[in-house]
Amino acid sequence: MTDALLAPRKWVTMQDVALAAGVSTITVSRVLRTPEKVKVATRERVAAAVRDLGYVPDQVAGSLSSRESRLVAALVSTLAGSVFASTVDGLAQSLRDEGHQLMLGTTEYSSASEQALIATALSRRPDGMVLTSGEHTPAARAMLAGSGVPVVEVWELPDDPIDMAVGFSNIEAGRAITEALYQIGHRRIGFVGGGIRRDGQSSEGDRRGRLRREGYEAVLAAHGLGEPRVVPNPTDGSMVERGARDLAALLERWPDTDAVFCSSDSVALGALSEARRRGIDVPGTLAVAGFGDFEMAGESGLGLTTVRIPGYAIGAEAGRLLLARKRGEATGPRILDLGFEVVRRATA
Amino acid sequence: MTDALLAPRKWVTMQDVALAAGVSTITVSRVLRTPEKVKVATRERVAAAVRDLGYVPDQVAGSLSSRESRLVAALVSTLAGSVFASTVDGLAQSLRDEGHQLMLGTTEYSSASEQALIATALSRRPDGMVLTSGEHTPAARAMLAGSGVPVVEVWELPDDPIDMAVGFSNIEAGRAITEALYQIGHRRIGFVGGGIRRDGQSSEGDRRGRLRREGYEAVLAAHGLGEPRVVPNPTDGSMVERGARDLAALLERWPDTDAVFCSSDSVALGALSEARRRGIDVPGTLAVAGFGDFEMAGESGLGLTTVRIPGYAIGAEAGRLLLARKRGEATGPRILDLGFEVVRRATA
DNA sequence: TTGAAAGCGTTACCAG
DNA sequence: CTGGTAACGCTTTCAA
Repeated sequence: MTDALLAPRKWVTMQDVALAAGVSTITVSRVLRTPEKVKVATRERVAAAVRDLGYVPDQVAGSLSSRESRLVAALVSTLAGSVFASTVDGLAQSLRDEGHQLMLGTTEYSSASEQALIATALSRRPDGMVLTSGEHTPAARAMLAGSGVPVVEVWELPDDPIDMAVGFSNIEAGRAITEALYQIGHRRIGFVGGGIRRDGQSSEGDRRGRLRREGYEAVLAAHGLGEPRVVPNPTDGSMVERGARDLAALLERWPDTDAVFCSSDSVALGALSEARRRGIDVPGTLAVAGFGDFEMAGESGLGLTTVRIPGYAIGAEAGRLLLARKRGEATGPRILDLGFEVVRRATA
Repeated sequence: MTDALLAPRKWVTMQDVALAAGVSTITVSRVLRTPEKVKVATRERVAAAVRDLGYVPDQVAGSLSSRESRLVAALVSTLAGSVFASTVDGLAQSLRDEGHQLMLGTTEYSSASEQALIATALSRRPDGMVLTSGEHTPAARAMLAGSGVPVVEVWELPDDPIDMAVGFSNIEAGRAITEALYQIGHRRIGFVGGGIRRDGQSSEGDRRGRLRREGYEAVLAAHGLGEPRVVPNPTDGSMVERGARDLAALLERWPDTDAVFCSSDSVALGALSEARRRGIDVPGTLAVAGFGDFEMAGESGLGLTTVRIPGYAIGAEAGRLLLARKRGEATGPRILDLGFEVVRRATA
């Protein structure tokens, strides 16, 4: 076994199959791609040869020749503990259903590296591209536009989309959950998480958190609930740590706070834990709402009131849109708003 | 903009660049791949043309010609709420550092679809392949072996590895955490999660859970702690739900249980929540231990005693091994045990 | 229904 | 240091 692995076998080519089946290569190609165009007898002979030789088509050659790669590239910040994991799942699924594959790149939160990744992705001549970031360098936008590759931006509804977009309004979502807290009867509502990083950079996640915060502030203003209760947050550490630390700081400054909206469920877990440590009754004394409806938020877990985002559907729709465009189908809406849903549970 | 996107521009080719710079295509190629082999003046002229024309190399053609794809394929079950997310991050990172790209496929827990995905992955002629599943069909193993593509199996140390492996011993990990519970003084230790699905299929996650359970049972046997306290579990619902439901069932059958080892941190969250609902003091009356050290397990969150697995490192090392092999470097160990670490926190 | 020939855009190989 | 020519393995196009 060892030797076989160290000395890569030569791949079986279409030529080999053709020879074995006594036909030309193009016939083999047809059997594989459009079997109905080949006489049954021939088809079976070829199929047998394919099986016997263990032929695995070379998509690299195929792509070069046909000028379609059947590849879609997706760029995300990170996957670990990220809201994008389910979106990537959805995308992978919808692509697979149509015989396409997924190339994944991680930007690690830098839009400079996003630009570099876009370039390398384009070098594979992808049939489409999914971007989870909402901000792009001018150069990146130019490359994308110049390439003519269909692009879908997800998890946001940009004011100036590059091409297509699938997501929801972060501002509206922030507004909705804050309004829900208001309707329950809360009047001294704080906001935890989402802000500017200590290094001055604002990361993607933070940017969206900021949008949700705008929604939060809009509700406060609309109901005359006073100044926003938000602590400036150096955003190092995990989301959970930030939730715990920021809630502590917020309560120190505004001890009478009766509800907090956390920019993500992870942040909410930190806040919840901090409240428990302090012996604060939730939701009696302090209501806590999260964002994302992660697995841990459910009834059997945290029982967290939160906002559910259709992450999987966002990915699946992004894939569908891309492939529909490729097929040249009447392109539906370029901007698809999949909405969100406030989920009321025990913490608020 | 719309029109430009609907009518894809023709790509600038190396030929175009060559023409513009007054050289041959091969010289352009050299400027891009081995600049030191080209006279500075020429190099700069070419580089200028590349920039002016916005040339993006075609890796599809390059791969076909050079017979190396600079692509590594990874197959995972799912990403959402999965322990593999950080491993994929680590892999993507180490590949990117060496100019390679990642193709991702999701198997959705079926080894039949794993086989199909392996075939499509191989059709891209990847330079390497990462498998997170521990079980493969004979056909899959044959394809892999026949292709000569380097393979790394991760998150496990298979008895009969296909090629290379990076991971840790699930049995030893289960043994270690159970032993820790024993050392703390617990004698009536239960196990929650990990088993056989209702549909009779055993999924990947379940298989590894079963290995951890073997470790758990070994400790019970070694110390004469009586029969294993495990409830047969129909494994539908989320991990959190299973944790809650199975803990309830376990306590019904063995009310005097004083500690439980949960097969993952998500399961542990469910168990923790169920204990809280029942007013059971943790860890006083019942100690709870998890597995994985997810973000939520930390001090600021659940404060969960658990087992930390180096998921990111597993991915990063897998990438490194693959690329080292490709370079033909003296292949180090084919099996890399990255170990694990018991993390003691508040719940046990 | 099948095939021959001509690419697809690059890189390997060998010359100069 | 630079270039010509021939692959790479497939699909397109045009004929038969």
